[in-house]
Amino acid sequence: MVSSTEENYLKAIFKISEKENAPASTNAIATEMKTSAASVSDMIKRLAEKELVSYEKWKGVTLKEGGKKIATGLIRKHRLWEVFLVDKLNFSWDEIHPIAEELEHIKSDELAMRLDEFLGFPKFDPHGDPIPDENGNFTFRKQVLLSEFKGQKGNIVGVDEHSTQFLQYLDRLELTLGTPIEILEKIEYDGSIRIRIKGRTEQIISNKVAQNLYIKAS
Amino acid sequence: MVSSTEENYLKAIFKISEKENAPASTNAIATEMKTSAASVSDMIKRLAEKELVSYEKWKGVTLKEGGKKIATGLIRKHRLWEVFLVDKLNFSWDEIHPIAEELEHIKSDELAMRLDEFLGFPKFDPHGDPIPDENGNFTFRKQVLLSEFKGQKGNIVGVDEHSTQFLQYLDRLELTLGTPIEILEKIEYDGSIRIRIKGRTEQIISNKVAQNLYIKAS
DNA sequence: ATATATTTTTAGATTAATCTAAAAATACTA
DNA sequence: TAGTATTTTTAGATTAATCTAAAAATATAT
Ligand SMILES: [Mn+2]
Ligand SMILES: [Mn+2]
Ligand SMILES: [Mn+2]
Ligand SMILES: [Mn+2]
Repeated sequence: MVSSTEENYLKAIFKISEKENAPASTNAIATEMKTSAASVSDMIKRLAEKELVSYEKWKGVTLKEGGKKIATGLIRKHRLWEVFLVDKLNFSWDEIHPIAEELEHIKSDELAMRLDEFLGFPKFDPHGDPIPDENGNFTFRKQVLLSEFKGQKGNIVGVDEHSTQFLQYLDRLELTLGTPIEILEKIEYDGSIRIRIKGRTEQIISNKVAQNLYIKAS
Repeated sequence: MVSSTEENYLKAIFKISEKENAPASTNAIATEMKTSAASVSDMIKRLAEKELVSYEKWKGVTLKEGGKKIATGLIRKHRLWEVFLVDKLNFSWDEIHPIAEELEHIKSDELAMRLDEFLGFPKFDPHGDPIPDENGNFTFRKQVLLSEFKGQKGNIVGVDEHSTQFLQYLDRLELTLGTPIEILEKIEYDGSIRIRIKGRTEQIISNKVAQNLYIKAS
């Protein structure tokens, strides 16, 4: 039996070691889980007992097969539920995360499968994040941050930050998923970028925004 | 903050005091929750502290306003999710209960509202149980157990037992919700009943089955 | 009404998950 | 390389939810 808390730790470890490409440190996990390093140390031991992670004192944590399965399963369910909330219940992309955070822990595998089918086997969630298949394999896509984009034209395909504030600001700028944009000018002074949105509106985008928007060349 | 465990106790208390039309006894709650009377005694005190129930030692428990709100909210969410699972994900009525048992604890009120709308504001769940509105009001319906039915013709509108075994047996007999039946003979010997199903098949139904099937005269 | 049975509560432990404070190990820096 | 800073672990407590065993209250039955 794996508790919801344990599941959340496994997901955090997955997220950190994907990003760092290295074992997850106690402190990184503590930050991600918004808890104390002491609690993390405790929990890691429990997960190691259950053979879900590899762990040597002072050397960080890596997911084992079983732990990875659980982590990617959670991500899969989280993202499928997010698609459900947006596509079927008309929630907006800035409201869904906390609800999906709860829904991802519903146990039934059958449920995930049928939900996937009901939604038409989506490959990406409402934030543009890939939805892993039942084996934990993610679809990759050629995408770069707007701040690093070298081309002329592209479409918004994802966001790197998921905060309500950021997503609502994007809504206001009409920079939602799929939106076609054209680079007009990269401003040296502060790294902001002048773009044309949907072939119409011209807009200056701050560097901070550009660093959180994924573009795919078109 | 009310935990899922506390929510389940409140639901159990609601169920028992509805059926008995009296305060719920410690033992009845323990049976319903599949736990010890000692644990129930503990929990009741905690719920009383939180003003969710009225409780005097040795005298049983009654829900207060707040506790009732939570209990009916849970029942509402449970039954809405059951409708979702059957109508949208094509689960059968004998598989959905344990999944709904988890889904009912997802917090968002907005979610329940939008789910209700998405499902077309259903008034009954896949077992024929009424779905309360946001204020906890149930729709009542003239229905009797088949074993007590005096009329000639009627339709199956609900079940009193929800076990997988019973529901699958009903599927086999084609006695699903909405099915029209006609009483042909009440057998004195063992209380079983000979009926015609959908104007076609003739079948003998045991007294035990008849005691768990709700009929509405047609 | 008194003895017996049943129900309910209390006492005392246990387990998961958390915390703060302090100790131990490792990393960084002059 | 020594000294300081940072990270990680351990120690010791706390809280929710559970358990078994035993005590206390209530109900039932002769
Ligand atoms: Mn999310
Ligand atoms: Mn997402
Ligand atoms: Mn149910
Ligand atoms: Mn039901």
